Amino acid sequence: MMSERGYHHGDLRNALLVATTELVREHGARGFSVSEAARRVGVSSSAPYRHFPDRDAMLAAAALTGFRELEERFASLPALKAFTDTAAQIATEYLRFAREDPARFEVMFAHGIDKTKHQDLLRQTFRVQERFEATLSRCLRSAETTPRAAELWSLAHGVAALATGGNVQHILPEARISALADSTARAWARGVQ
Amino acid sequence: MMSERGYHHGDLRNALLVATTELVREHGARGFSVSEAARRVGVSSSAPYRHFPDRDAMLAAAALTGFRELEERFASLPALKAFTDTAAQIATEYLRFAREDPARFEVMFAHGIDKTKHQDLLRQTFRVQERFEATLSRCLRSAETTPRAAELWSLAHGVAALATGGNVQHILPEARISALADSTARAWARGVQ
DNA sequence: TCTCAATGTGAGAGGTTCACACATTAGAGT
DNA sequence: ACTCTAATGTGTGAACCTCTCACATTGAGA
Repeated sequence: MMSERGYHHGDLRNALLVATTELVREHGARGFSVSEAARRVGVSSSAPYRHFPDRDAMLAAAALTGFRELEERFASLPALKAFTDTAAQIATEYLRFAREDPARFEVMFAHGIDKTKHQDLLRQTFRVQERFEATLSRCLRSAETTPRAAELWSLAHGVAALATGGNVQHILPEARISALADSTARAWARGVQ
Repeated sequence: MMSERGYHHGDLRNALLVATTELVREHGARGFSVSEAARRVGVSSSAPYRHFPDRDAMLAAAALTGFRELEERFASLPALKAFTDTAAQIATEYLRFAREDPARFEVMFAHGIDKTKHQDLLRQTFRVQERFEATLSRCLRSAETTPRAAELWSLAHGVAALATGGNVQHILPEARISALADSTARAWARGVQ
């Protein structure tokens, strides 16, 4: 053991973070274990506790990178003129994000991790909401962008949560699910204006 | 031990179900354990396995009663004439339900339990969707009630999931959160018609 | 060069899920 | 009334898990 590496890993925290997101993707949040992550990067099972206080902190860290990635993706979305198109674009992108890694998406919003205990997570969710607001404010004729952004977020989140949870697959055909985000967002946007 | 009870419990499956929902409410899905449920009803830690194949099955059973309760609540909602009012009513009731027992609500939609493995759960979610459809069809001028019901469900679910997950509490004041379901549903309903 | 704070290890306490052999008993058939 | 069998509960134990603590190692600064 410890060949190729020496006693100290050098970048253990980061390696564990990668292993955590991989494991979550492969076996779900419940399938993830600190031991397994440690095994995967080749350290003892107690080494991770030098970098994370407990198991939940590792999941929270994985969730945090998820929120950062989500923010980036919205930031790099092309600007559209029409309000309805923008709403549909956001909801669709949100759904796409969730479906690419459903397990991590669930971890990001899991009730299990106490968001008041992980302030960085809370701040990052706030930044995502801000991004929604900024995007909407470019084409929304209303002073109340904050609650409107929350509405759109809720709507997009609902579609994504139900779709990744396998709750609509038996109600709508696969082709319709991708369209669900679009049509829900458009109806909402029409009603807002 | 086993005083007041005799060797056989008599109604163990049901007692375990009650204990499960209580534990989930108190300590969350992750806090629940088969051992603890067994301890609470006063049987050995392997007794539950006579009634449920594994831990997940106990959670699935708790989720099932949740879905049944949800269906009942929608069934006993007073009928309204206006479409927008009906949509708002459904979304608001959905949010109320979620907030009464957030942990069980999360279990009902947890990715962890494989819905294809628990067919009864799947059937019951389908019945909830049917209930949505039936209610909507009474006041919706459209042939496409199935996708519309799915849209409303998504929307309501999103509000409930974000609210119970503590994601909007730091964006909107508590008073506004109760109104979030209402306003989102109304905007959507206006856009649909 | 020396030292010490940060980082990794090994052992272990206490918890968990679940399988398996065994004990008990309700109730169906006679 | 009497058996016997299937259903239900028990106890033990293997294989995991989280997290703690004393100890080993080493990179980087004084």
